[in-house]
Amino acid sequence: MPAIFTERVREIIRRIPRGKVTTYGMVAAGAGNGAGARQVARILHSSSQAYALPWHRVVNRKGRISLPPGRGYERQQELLMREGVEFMADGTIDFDRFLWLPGSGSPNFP
DNA sequence: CTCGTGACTCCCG
DNA sequence: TCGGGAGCCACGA
Repeated sequence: MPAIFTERVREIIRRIPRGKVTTYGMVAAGAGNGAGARQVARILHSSSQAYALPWHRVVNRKGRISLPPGRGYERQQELLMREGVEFMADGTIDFDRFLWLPGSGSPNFP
């Protein structure tokens, strides 16, 4: 049995709509720990497989993929692009269009 | 109980 | 823009 924080994190990750992304910090804040961004990352790579979480919809606060090339970066980018997320030339995601905040049941779309 | 580990974030310089 | 340093905290051994 995981802790409450872990379950909250999983719950939030599961709520991320298709074609949207959020940040580790936002997930952590939504789970009750504004400073628990690192735990989110840990929980993710620790139980994304077991719980089939959309881990690829979580990026760092700059809108960039944190995974280093060859360690999942390309796989995550592929999955996101497949959902319609657009990357800019430098590999960042436009938060004005693709950021989703935990708690907002309806994502705002153009 | 302590310790090591992170797919992070903030603060300078 | 980029990098180093410090802070952060859940979880497993």
